[in-house]
Amino acid sequence: MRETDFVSGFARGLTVIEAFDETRPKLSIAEASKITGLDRATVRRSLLTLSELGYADYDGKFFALTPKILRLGHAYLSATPLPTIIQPYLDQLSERAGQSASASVLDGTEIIYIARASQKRVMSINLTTGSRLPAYCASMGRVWLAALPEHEARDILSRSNLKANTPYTKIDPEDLIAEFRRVRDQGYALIDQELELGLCSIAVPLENDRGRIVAALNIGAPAAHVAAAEMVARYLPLLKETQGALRVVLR
Amino acid sequence: MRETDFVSGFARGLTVIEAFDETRPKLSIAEASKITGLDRATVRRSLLTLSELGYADYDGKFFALTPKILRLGHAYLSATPLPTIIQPYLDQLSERAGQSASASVLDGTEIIYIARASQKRVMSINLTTGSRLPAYCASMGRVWLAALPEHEARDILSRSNLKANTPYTKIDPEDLIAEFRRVRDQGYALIDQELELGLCSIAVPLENDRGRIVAALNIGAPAAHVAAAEMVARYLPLLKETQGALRVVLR
DNA sequence: CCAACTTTGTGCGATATACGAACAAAAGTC
DNA sequence: GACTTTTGTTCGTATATCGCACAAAGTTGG
Repeated sequence: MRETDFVSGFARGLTVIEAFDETRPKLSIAEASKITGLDRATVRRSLLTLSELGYADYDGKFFALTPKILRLGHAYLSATPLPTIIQPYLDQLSERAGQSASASVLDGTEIIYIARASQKRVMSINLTTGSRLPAYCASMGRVWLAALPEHEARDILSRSNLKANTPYTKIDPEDLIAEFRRVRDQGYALIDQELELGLCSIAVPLENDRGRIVAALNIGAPAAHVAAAEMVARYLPLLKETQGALRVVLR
Repeated sequence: MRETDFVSGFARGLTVIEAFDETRPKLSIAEASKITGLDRATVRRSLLTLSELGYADYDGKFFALTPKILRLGHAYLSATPLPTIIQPYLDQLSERAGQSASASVLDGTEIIYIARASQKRVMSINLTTGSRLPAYCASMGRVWLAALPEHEARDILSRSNLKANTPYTKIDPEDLIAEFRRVRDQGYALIDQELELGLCSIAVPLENDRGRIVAALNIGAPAAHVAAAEMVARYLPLLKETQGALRVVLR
């Protein structure tokens, strides 16, 4: 790609949008400038542009994103057949298991939820479409990492912020690589309270007819209700069934 | 705002992202150019920029958005306390009612779902966070429009594509304005199969302590299960209770 | 209440970008 | 296969944007 085929003003603007997160719902110009590393004047122009277009509010001091910004992500969700195809299968899976079921794809070091069918809430984390979790300690993340060539998985681990969310969290890269191998061999990933205390989950890959992974599918259950050891016997057959049904549908 | 405080390259790029939708998941440069009304050269630069940043894929012919684009919308969801605050109340509401419960905000002529707790799926429409529905024929939309000064509601109606989704859909602006008045008086909106055959829903406004509407809350139920006339008796008390509980929490 | 500091707004020269036209390459059409 | 239409790409130039430097406004601390 040539130099002039890149619109840096656009790229800068997108960076500015991503500067907003849970810890910083409102940003002043100077704050946004610090976070993005962009010049204050540049950030100011981007924020005023967002505000002018209705993607952000400005009270003269702070900028905050408006729900209109959801249009951008929604363009993906509605434009991509995958979530739409998967959703009914997920609903059925969730109902039969009596637990929450989700589907996700990998983006960098994180998985992104692209569809979800939830039962009674059991987690402290509020998961919806678009939610992100670190791949290394989530069952669906393990499935994705296991599907990659080892050097790519290592690369992602090296860029991940490996931290122990609970006493059970595996954070040693070698342990994780060994775990990926196990996941690849057995065809599923089991997480026992590594992300959050009291939560177990089991995931399988969703492949298209050429054998390429296109998403991961999981079921989560409270550890108090279903011991980790039971997860496989209870839910793996259901997951496998859904996996098979979807394999036929995905091209 | 001065002319130079607007980054048109950024604005153009956002327009290009919004050009993707359910009917057009993949776009060629010329198609995107037609949809957005921008010059082909300009669209090409925007798309190549998106691709370079990983927000889009390019196979040499078509561009398609990648899940990374969800980061942009997620910035809003995680940065805005509202969905997070509402979600647990919604879960409880949904469970007690045994039906799906949702919350939404108004964006132009449409409502956007910012949180949702679903029970068994009853609708053909697949609703998740970020989904949009026309305001005029949705219960939450009616609540929002009823909360606006009449001239604003009329303005939104005039910009809406008023079409009869079902034989029951109200599409006459004067009927709708009268309906808004009724909604304002009774404090709730009831929709009987105006959006989709077989679906009833009831909504109430969610106000902060200064009496300003910040979201709408609803319960949807299959008409076969709950007749429209029963909706009020069954669900209004629950909605009111949730409304009251949230009023205290929202500042 | 003022001085020091931080943050925000603005003018300007240098640089990057958009536009429209022109051309090349495909893709239809007959 | 020749013709027409559509699409992608390149180029020169007019214009918009960037980042810097400075001014203005707002905060903080004594």
